[in-house]
Amino acid sequence: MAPGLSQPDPAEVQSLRMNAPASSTRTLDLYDKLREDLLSGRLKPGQKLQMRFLMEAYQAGQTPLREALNRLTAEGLVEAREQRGFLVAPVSRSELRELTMTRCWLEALALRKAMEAATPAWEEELVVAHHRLSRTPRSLNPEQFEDNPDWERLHRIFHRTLISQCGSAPLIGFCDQLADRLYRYRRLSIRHAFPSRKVADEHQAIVTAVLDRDVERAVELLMRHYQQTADVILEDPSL
Amino acid sequence: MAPGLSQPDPAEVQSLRMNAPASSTRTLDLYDKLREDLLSGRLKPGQKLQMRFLMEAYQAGQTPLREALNRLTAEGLVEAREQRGFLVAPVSRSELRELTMTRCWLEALALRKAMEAATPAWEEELVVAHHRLSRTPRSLNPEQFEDNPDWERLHRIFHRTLISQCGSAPLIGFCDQLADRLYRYRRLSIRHAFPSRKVADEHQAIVTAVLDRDVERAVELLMRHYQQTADVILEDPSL
DNA sequence: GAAGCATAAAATTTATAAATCATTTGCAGG
DNA sequence: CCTGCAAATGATTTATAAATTTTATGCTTC
Repeated sequence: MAPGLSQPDPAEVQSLRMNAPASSTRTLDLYDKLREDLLSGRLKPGQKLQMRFLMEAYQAGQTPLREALNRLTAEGLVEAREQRGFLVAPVSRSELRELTMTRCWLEALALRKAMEAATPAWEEELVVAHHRLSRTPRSLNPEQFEDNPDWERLHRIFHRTLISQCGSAPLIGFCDQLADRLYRYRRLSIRHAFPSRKVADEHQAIVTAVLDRDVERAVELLMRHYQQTADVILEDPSL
Repeated sequence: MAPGLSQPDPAEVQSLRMNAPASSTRTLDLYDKLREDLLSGRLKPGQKLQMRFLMEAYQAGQTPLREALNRLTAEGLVEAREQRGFLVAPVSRSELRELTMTRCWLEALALRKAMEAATPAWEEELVVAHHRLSRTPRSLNPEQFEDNPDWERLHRIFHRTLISQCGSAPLIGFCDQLADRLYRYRRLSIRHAFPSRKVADEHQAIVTAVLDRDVERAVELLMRHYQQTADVILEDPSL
């Protein structure tokens, strides 16, 4: 048995997915499952991903597995070493800093472009996205943190809506990728990071700045939002 | 035999690679070959990539082929349709515009950051990269255009060096990806685009601006460089 | 007789399994 | 500490099976 991870029982792995996959291909199904386990930290950074183990754990052949792993490699969640198989992409403080910095740069750029191209329809979309997010609890349990998948989904949609008006699909894709990789860091130190601040207020302030057409303030708030998230995680001694 | 593409002879495909592959894995070798054929336009935009045909043409099994195709899909050179296989990513004027715009944004950003973090070592690296590029002919044949792989390689290195000092590996990676996708457009209309202008002078002007620490001018020149390249291609009626 | 639709047949992609080849890794012996 | 062997693991091929899309066919209806 692989050290550092108790062999996931197929049924248990299945239970991670909130909704039935119902994806037409095995690869996509596997991709979703692996991605979820990667982001949640169930598959630990640096852990070796042996084909034999994966085939057993996820009950799949190697063709769809390799396919899914390759896609995840392109996203930076998995690392492929020549002739030495795959491993879960390791994490480091320096990478966290670099990803955060890059995300700040790109999202600042994207938000500027979006606000230059602002339309009533986009503003309404943003208001709706924020409204939904604000009405969803961050944690399923008020006492102790318990990840709320709905909140995570709405949070992601909110930030994507913010830059969706920038006019560049590639840029949005790059931002998404950075968001994914940073999401893993959030999850890894979630216990430490919660509930350290009022993210809801920060979101509200950003929306207000956008609606006020105050580009500099909106950009400043958004960057501080990401920077603070990173700072909290960087404080975590377990990283 | 598949219509629209003469069966690439293995030896001929091999000849496309400037250096012997010598890659340890079949996948990487295939990846390089496919990439070269994709960028060169030998594999035509929109063309279907049937496994049977590819296995025959590249003399490989489906495992490494699927692996290579998946990586290329992540880079936007190949498109994967659920249950309908792969096809060469189609091209369009609108995508060309979008890629160019995004590249201008990201490289402008990266160049600013690089110049903020300028060091003598970086400036020297840039001078060397430019020197090498300037001493290499654009075309192997002065009469009629004949692609010079050395020039292409050095050109790529020059532009990468320009932003290499930006401090963000992810950002450099994004720029690389955009460069690849745009390179394909250049190749597709190379006959039309050559020799429409003095790119060497443009490179020289950029280097001068960088060494003068004139950020605004350097960024302006670089963006115009990319925009003009796109404009020339957009004039091509064959696109 | 032509258009539309359901069904059947063919082609293709996707997935599994088994076997082979190549490389890395751990370990023993020098 | 280095060398070389052996076992483990990854990479690749081949063959085959299952699932899905595409194409062809024939029937009904207007």
